[in-house]
Amino acid sequence: MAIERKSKQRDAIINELCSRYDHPTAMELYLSVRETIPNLSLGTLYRNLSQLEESGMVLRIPDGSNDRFDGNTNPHVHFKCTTCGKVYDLMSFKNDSITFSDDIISKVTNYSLMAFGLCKHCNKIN
Amino acid sequence: MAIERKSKQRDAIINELCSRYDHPTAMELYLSVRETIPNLSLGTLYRNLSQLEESGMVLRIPDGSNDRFDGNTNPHVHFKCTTCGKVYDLMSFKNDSITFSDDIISKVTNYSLMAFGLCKHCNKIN
DNA sequence: ATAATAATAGTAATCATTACTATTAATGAG
DNA sequence: CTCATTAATAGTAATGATTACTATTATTAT
Repeated sequence: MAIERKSKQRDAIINELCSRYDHPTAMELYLSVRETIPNLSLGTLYRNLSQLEESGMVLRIPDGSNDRFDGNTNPHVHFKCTTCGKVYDLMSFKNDSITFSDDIISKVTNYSLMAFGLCKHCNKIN
Repeated sequence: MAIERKSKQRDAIINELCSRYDHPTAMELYLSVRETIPNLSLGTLYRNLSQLEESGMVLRIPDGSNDRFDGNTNPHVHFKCTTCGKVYDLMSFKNDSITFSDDIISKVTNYSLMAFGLCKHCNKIN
């Protein structure tokens, strides 16, 4: 169902998500928002994340069965360190405009580009 | 653990995966391979898929909690129709060489580029 | 105010994936 | 060719993220 009424729970969720840049998982976000709304329900969080994604206010970053969420909906690229698991924004990605063309495509609404590898921090450790 | 011995189960899995181009999920692959090895265990399938991915013989296509697998390990791009759920290969993607550069990156080992939208088949239906 | 119903909290159910364990089978040494 | 070692498997149980369900609460239009 689409968003029809406002709620303080949703406000707190979008607020928290837009004030951080670490692409939290649903559970990480849940624990944060619980600090302002202690009895926030996990179901409420998931429902709102899906609705916010559908209405284009939030970006879902596919990540196995542990999707991450991003309040920055401008198209940008992510980099995941396969050692520490952190997901970074790639601001300096070279191909700014990605265009798709294929016989099978009728319309492209979105895309997800994720690079995998080793971050400099983990490289120093190992 | 890395692959050390051969097994007919693994042979059947890689064989089936390389002979089809529809990016099956683990369950779809399981049902297919069961036709040749009726008592194949689901755990065996998952373990082998992970090992084959690790050794670079199989590509994992992130797709929520329902990852898909691809026997074609050449870097290529996927298109998922959000209506029917099918995942297609995009052979005619324009940016053949994607390069990443960022201060945080030590090494990029792989990337996943998935476009989302509506396929022509679903466009005709709706 | 109040009626309608969207949104929520709390809990139960679902489902893909992983963990565990006894058994089987691949491989190398004698 | 035996046999010892142990990787790999089958079958089952456990895990963990997500979704479904239901009674209650709260938003919004009249």
